[in-house]
Amino acid sequence: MFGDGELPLYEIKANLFKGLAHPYRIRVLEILSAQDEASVAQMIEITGLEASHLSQHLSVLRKYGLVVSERRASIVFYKLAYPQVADLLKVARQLLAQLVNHSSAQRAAVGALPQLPSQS
Amino acid sequence: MFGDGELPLYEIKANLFKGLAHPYRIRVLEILSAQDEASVAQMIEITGLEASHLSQHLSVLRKYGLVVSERRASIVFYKLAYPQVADLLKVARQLLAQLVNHSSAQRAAVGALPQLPSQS
DNA sequence: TTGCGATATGATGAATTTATCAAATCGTAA
DNA sequence: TTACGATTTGATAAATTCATCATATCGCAA
Repeated sequence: MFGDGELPLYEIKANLFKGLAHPYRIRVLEILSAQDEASVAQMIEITGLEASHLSQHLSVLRKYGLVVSERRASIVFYKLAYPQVADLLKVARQLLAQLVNHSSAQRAAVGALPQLPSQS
Repeated sequence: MFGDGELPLYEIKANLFKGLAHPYRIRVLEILSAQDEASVAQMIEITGLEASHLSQHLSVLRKYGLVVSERRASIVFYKLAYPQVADLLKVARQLLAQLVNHSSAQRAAVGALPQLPSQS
């Protein structure tokens, strides 16, 4: 999948995360986590992306080994290449919850601070 | 942490993965997963990076909320911002194992194919 | 073969990231 | 205050990614 397989493991791992480092690609992977497979048309409808835009993102996901595709007649179906991709998304959700929670707590704390004197 | 908190959640999630999308940054986070905290000097020694190079990467990790830093005198210590970061790395390792395993199996299968006639 | 729906690929400019070096800043001892 | 070790920040060029549009390709029915 990466030609002669000479790519360092850290590079391959970084590539996995690169695949995940775009909002639409996360959405695609989440759709594929929620159902066994999805056609490109389905994903276009769900994400609202234009066909060629989605296809470019799907190409990245294929390139980094996160999804696999299968053409049946004129319809192409995608699925997660490994179930661990869904696990990754799951943990990311938990991390995001922590982060957003913490961020909200920080903003509340700032809001409770005394007002600074104006500079004008 | 993201100013007025107006960034869409998918953007924030993508940012998390962006933080992870570089080999040296993965290494740093793995070091911080393996021990409670590490000083910059320690990480310089382990990674072999130059100080300013490492600092730029640490800045990205801080920016995306993956690590927190604390200065004690002239030494700065870093730790994971949340334990879920370590979980993420753990699942990524499992995914990588699958991927590498599959990749090896694919290469073995190709190796077993009959040799194509030469084109010269 | 032609035409068409579905999808992928190519191309390109803008935006962002990466790599690297120079300079600034921080904390502290003298 | 000066000097120094430790670390961060600024700057910049090269590389890569992102966004978008045009074009090509695939599979199949007629």
